[in-house]
Amino acid sequence: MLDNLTTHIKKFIELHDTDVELINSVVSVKQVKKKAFLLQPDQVCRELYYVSKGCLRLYFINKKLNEQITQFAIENWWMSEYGSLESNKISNYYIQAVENSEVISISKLKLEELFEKVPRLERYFRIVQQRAFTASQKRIEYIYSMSDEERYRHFSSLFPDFIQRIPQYMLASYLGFTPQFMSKIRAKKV
Amino acid sequence: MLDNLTTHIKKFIELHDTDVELINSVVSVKQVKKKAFLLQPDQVCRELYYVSKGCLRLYFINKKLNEQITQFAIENWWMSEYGSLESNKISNYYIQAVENSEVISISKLKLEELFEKVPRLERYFRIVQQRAFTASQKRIEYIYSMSDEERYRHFSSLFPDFIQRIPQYMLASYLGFTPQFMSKIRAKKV
DNA sequence: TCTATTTATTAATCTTGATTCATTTTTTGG
DNA sequence: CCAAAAAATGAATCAAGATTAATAAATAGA
Repeated sequence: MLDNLTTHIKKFIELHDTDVELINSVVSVKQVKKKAFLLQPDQVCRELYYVSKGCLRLYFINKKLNEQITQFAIENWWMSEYGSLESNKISNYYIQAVENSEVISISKLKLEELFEKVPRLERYFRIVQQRAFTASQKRIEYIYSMSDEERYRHFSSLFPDFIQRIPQYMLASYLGFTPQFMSKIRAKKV
Repeated sequence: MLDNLTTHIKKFIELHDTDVELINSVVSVKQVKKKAFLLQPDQVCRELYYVSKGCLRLYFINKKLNEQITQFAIENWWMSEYGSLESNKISNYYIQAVENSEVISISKLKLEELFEKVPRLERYFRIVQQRAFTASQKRIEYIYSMSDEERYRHFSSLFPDFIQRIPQYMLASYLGFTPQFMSKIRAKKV
């Protein structure tokens, strides 16, 4: 649903009907099946994705050949691999649907054109980027101030609903430890 | 020097002389002595800081009563404690000068007013925020894909000049390990 | 220039969470 | 509804980096 995006934008800036039309004319809606990929290694990331329904994950394969998840995106969050998007260099990340999802995508190029036509959108994305940065910094704070076990309990208490939506091993990966260690702390809790 | 800031902004967007004057009328230049604070716990962070000369650090005191540095800012970087800035809640961070520094500061409120008068600035800050987010994500990638020792060697090879500017124990803190461990790996290298 | 304070080093011991490998439980697709 | 795959658990051993404590070196300020 295209509405989801413009409704979200309207929480931050005013949009005229003509703006809404302009936006809707350059984005596209994708139904993404669980486990389907929006980005794979050796591709250049050229799009940004807004999740209108479902859940995406961003991950890469580390030296030990394990998946390392660096981000999730659920409803009303943007996801992209900015390292590649900004540099036009090949990415070593995957973007994959964790659930059957509905995603609104826009190419970097179209977005640049859109900024020319609807300059107020710069403001929306400034705010979105600032929030993303703040969240990312908060995450670094947690990494450096809590043990893995504390971080697991903290995350669980902050997002009890979210942890029901994803397999445990994905949460373990996101939090930076092994599924075995996760089982150990969960067993302790009882 | 006010010039440093507007010169930097002009790398991303066009500024008319009137824009430059408007900007310069709402920012202020501060000479900050080494070890002086721009923010301390129990204050609300209400300003953003652009480093025109010198170096700032952002840190908090963790549960073990050690300083945990989460960011440095050198020439041409912005620093603020966005968690507090966005929410107007009390911060538990310090922003402190690591060297005698020159900082251009602008209050959040003045910046909001400035956005009304010079809307193209939204674009500048959107780009700055996006880069900051990208760097922050890259850092999370490194945290989760390298050992502490690897991260130290990687950081040293990327920023050989920077590590000369700061005490070792600050780099150890930023990288998330103890000064003792740092000494150990440095001793190994010989 | 001397003394304080700050910063860096070394070594022994300890802890958290990784690794390995086997087993069990749950989920999925045909 | 069943087989195969995916996900979760459990236990034994191991390793990276923390902790503690003492000392040494470098820096700054008076």
